[in-house]
Amino acid sequence: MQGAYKPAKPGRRATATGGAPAQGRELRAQGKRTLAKLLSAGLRVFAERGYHVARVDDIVRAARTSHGTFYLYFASKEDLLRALAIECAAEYEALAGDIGEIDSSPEGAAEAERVVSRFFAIYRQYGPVIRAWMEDQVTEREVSRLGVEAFTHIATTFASRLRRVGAPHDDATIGVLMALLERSAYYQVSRASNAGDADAAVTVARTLHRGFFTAAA
Amino acid sequence: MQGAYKPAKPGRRATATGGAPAQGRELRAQGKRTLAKLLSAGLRVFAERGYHVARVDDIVRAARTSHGTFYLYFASKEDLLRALAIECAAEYEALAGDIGEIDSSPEGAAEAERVVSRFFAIYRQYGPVIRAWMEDQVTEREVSRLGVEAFTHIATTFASRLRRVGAPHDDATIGVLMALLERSAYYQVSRASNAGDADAAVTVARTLHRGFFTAAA
Amino acid sequence: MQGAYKPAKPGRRATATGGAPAQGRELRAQGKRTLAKLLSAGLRVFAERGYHVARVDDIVRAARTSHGTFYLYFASKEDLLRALAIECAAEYEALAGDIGEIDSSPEGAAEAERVVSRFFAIYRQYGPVIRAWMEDQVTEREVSRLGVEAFTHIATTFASRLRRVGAPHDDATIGVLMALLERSAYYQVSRASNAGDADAAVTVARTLHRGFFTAAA
Amino acid sequence: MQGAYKPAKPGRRATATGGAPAQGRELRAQGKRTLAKLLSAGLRVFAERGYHVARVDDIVRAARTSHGTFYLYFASKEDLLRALAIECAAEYEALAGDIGEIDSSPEGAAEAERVVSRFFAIYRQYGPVIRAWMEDQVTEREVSRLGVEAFTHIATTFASRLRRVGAPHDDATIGVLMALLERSAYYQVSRASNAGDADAAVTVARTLHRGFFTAAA
DNA sequence: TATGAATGAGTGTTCATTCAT
DNA sequence: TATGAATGAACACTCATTCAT
Repeated sequence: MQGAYKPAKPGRRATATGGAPAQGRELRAQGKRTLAKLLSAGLRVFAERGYHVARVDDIVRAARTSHGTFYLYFASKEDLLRALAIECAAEYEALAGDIGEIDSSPEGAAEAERVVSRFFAIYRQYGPVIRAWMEDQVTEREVSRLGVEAFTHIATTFASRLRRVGAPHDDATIGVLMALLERSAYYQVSRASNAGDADAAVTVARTLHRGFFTAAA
Repeated sequence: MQGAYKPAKPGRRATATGGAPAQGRELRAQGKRTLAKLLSAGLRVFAERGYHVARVDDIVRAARTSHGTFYLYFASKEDLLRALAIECAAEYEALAGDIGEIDSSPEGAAEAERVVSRFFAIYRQYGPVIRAWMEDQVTEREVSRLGVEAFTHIATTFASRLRRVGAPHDDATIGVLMALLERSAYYQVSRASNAGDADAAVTVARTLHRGFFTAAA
Repeated sequence: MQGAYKPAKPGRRATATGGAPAQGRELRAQGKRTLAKLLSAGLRVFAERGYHVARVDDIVRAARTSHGTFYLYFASKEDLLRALAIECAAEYEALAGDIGEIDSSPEGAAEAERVVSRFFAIYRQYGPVIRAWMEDQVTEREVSRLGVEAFTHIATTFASRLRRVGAPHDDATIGVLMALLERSAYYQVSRASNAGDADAAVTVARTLHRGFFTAAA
Repeated sequence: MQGAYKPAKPGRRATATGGAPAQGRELRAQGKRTLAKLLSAGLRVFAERGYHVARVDDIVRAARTSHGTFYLYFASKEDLLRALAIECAAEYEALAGDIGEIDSSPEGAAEAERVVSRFFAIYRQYGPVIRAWMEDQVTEREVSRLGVEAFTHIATTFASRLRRVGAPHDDATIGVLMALLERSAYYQVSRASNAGDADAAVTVARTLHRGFFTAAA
């Protein structure tokens, strides 16, 4: 049954009879290790092949475990995507909560670079997850909302920084800023090699800092 | 734009043995009609479900024809995507070639709005095709290059318009402009209803015009 | 997704995306042949191995066709069971409608024998289907009701024949008569070889005729 | 009756390498408790879902124990069925050995009711086990013979009671009697709610008593 | 004696593609 | 040129059983 499968609501069993994803239960040390292995393998494989093309088989092979084990921890392939989406949203929330002061000074530029750089790093890790949730492949509405919220949080934080500096911070401006951030990350991740990440971050950060934080000067 | 579609090169067939797309042959009236039906059905179905989730069965049903017929016109599902990607690139090329003068005057603003609006319209039609080629799902390198070229063409045209106005038009600036355009289109298509297209275009066009073409003033 | 699969309502698609059991469509000659092959293969395989143990693979092998073809005609294994259950109910309905006069005469005995014999023959063919529907493996309530109705029809017909003869025909009596019929059929089918069918029918028919139709004399 | 269960013969293990049912060993108090829990859980789960559909996981959950523990006591799922089949056969043997005098008097009727009632109760408990062994799902021939023997014992006991009363007791008559008993039990168990057990037993007992034990009068 | 974790062969189902008419 | 039918490799998912602690 392949396509016929529907995602489990978290905390409930996948089907009437079988499948008990381990995210509800208490996990012992070994269980936690396996869960982590699967999550990171999933991330890697989704990144390499894309969510749709990725096979559960690829994932378990990458995690050096078995099909059976996979379904001990996740109710379905989509359930793994869900778990990763939650992780990703958490990362972006953390970033949002951690954006320092950004003013027109060199220190402000440095902070901007740090933020952009971290934004890119997360995007590089979770790119396919983000794309999947953007394309409504995450059936669970609540999960895709997490992503939107995290991005919104980042956007409002930037707005507050712009306000302090006295720079324009209306919705349209913020929209452009976020578009710049996202698209740059996207291009960086999808086109270039890992190597250029730092450089690209520097360039984008400079553009962002000059264009939005010092333009008023 | 449909006439822009050229047959796949022999040897690019999906399998060694099968598939005899009718696009090499001269098509009679009926054949042309069927081809058109399939292309438009493909566009519709890809838009509704996404490329991966779309089934050939969905497409032939939407086109009110049969599986057998599909493979008379396309060598594979991907071949249809290819054909649509070429159509889409052609549309954007046409748009690029058709961008009038944009200065800081109201006429410039009007032209900007026209361009953004058309950009959105094309994006709405071909969104999934664009996303598919961006995500390297189009195996044929050459095709995905067409997309990049078309976008580049638009970008350089904007650069030339900015130059004439005396506004900044370095690569970073153009990158931001294109990011704005693309992301806005993406959000508009994926989030909102068809209804808001016009409004959104107006807003984005205004932002773009003010931010890039009149900033220097 | 295997166990997760739920039966298609007749006339509707099995899942959102796939599976179009051919019982709704018009079938051409070839299609009808294939459908018949699958039905009879299903009957055979269910009889040999039992519904649960039978594999779709066994069925398609017996029908000399492919998995894909199976799902062209049935939405699932259970859907095939459903189809056979309907067939079976129809056979019993036909039998019920075809029970002639049964009195205490030799002609009555002959008719009883004919009925019992046909009852057995149907039971031999459809035994596993009957057992499956009795054990609530047919999810669709409506289908399992068909079976109950068919048996009830036979029961009431017997009751009317008993009444004409002046023999007792209260519910308890009819219950015993039907129990006799069913259990004998069951034993005959599950224990003995095909060979003894005729003999067994004669014996049971005699018991039934003497015990119920001539007892009053 | 649980004590009646004897360990599987060595060599009847499910696989060549695995499974070490603890039934060969002497069991301490705790072990006996666990064994009992598993047997009763098995009975419950088989009754609720049917043997085939029941999962080992369901059973261990119902018994509040673990998979590992299950295989400490049983070599396989079928081994549990075997154990239950032996229990069930023992129950019916006990019933057979405990059928008192049944004559045409009210006392006879009372005894008939007692017997039918107990027959039903056992059937209610062990129904799925009985059905499984009837349908040859118990691989071990010897076990399914136990069931046949127990039923035969009941049948011959009834025959002897009928003889004493001077009522017909030929094979055909006994066959009908047993068919009545079994089918009634089956219907009672599979169709009705637990509540009606007593009533149903009374009705069937009355039919049986009147029809077979007082008919001659 | 008990258990949570792991396993992987096996199963139902899908769907792009090909064939026969 | 069109089509209904057929195909079978591929895939997600299950579950009886075994293992390590």
